[in-house]
Amino acid sequence: MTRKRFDEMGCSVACALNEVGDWWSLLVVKQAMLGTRRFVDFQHNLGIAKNILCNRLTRLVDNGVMVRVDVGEHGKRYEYRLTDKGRDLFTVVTALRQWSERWNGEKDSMQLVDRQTGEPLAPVTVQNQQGQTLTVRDVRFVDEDGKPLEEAG
Amino acid sequence: MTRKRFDEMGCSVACALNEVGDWWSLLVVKQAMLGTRRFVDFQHNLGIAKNILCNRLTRLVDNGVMVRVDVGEHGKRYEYRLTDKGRDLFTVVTALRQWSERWNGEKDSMQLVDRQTGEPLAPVTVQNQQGQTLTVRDVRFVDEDGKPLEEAG
DNA sequence: CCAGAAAGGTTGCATAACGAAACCAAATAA
DNA sequence: TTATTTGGTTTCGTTATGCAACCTTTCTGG
Repeated sequence: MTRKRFDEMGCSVACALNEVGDWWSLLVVKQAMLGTRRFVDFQHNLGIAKNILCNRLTRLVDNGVMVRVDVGEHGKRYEYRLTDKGRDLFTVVTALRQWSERWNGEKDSMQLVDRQTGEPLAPVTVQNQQGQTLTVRDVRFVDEDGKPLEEAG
Repeated sequence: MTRKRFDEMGCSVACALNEVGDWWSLLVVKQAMLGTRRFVDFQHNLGIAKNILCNRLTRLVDNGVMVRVDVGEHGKRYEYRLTDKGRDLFTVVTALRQWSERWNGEKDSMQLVDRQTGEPLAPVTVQNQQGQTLTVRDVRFVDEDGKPLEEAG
């Protein structure tokens, strides 16, 4: 009767959520993107309990999203850093942030800007090969043979 | 000692996760994007317990992500459909799906294609105003006055 | 070098969330 | 009319989360 995990559902989204869909996980990743690396800093910046933070960091490390780097002179001082896989979640986190801002208004005093130009980012969108923006209604779900997937039944 | 929610953290990402970050929530949204509308269909397609599904649907409706539409002749037959706000999560779900496929391989027999051309979608990316792709290292986090945010301390 | 603080946990306990199955009323199908 | 489907709610056992206390190793100040 353990909580059902999403790894054996044959679905990429489920698989992703299995790795970063726990309560707090994506916030830890977001915080790491802001530059936080130390255990105590995550703790204070997020207001998360130590045991939960410990669990989430371990889990993220196990899933290859972060790495624990030994920075103490004689060990026992660590930094948690994003891996390439973890940094690649930037799209997801940014999409979530923008979605929230669009529908719930600015909840964040912080803004994201292009380091080069200082301009705000463009909205993250789903696009086709030609760069045209697509909504969920502009796509089809097909199986491996290209046959349309009829669902909902 | 109730579970800490993310609505009062002054962070857009946290606010978003507060609405769709519960276990199962985003999978329900994804399933809705595949065309599922009925309670029983969500239940069977996802393999979720009825009480949890009930809770998540209610929560999604409360948060304006879905609506419950009465489709029975005399009431008591419902459909759950995505609102505009819900459909706007397409970017998030697609980014998650692609992230999983990039780092964990194809876990999905299903593919997403442009309805017009039949071609697979382009990778979702964060871009600046000029359409150039940005990584997390190409952005800066600034406060309302444009001053850089020094974090992690 | 020594005392004390800080980092990075672990443990125990109370409460909330989750999962499975049973149960139930209204609406529909046979 | 009876059976079945839909869309739940209830109950109960297990797991997850939150908080505080504690613990060991490493740094810091003197």
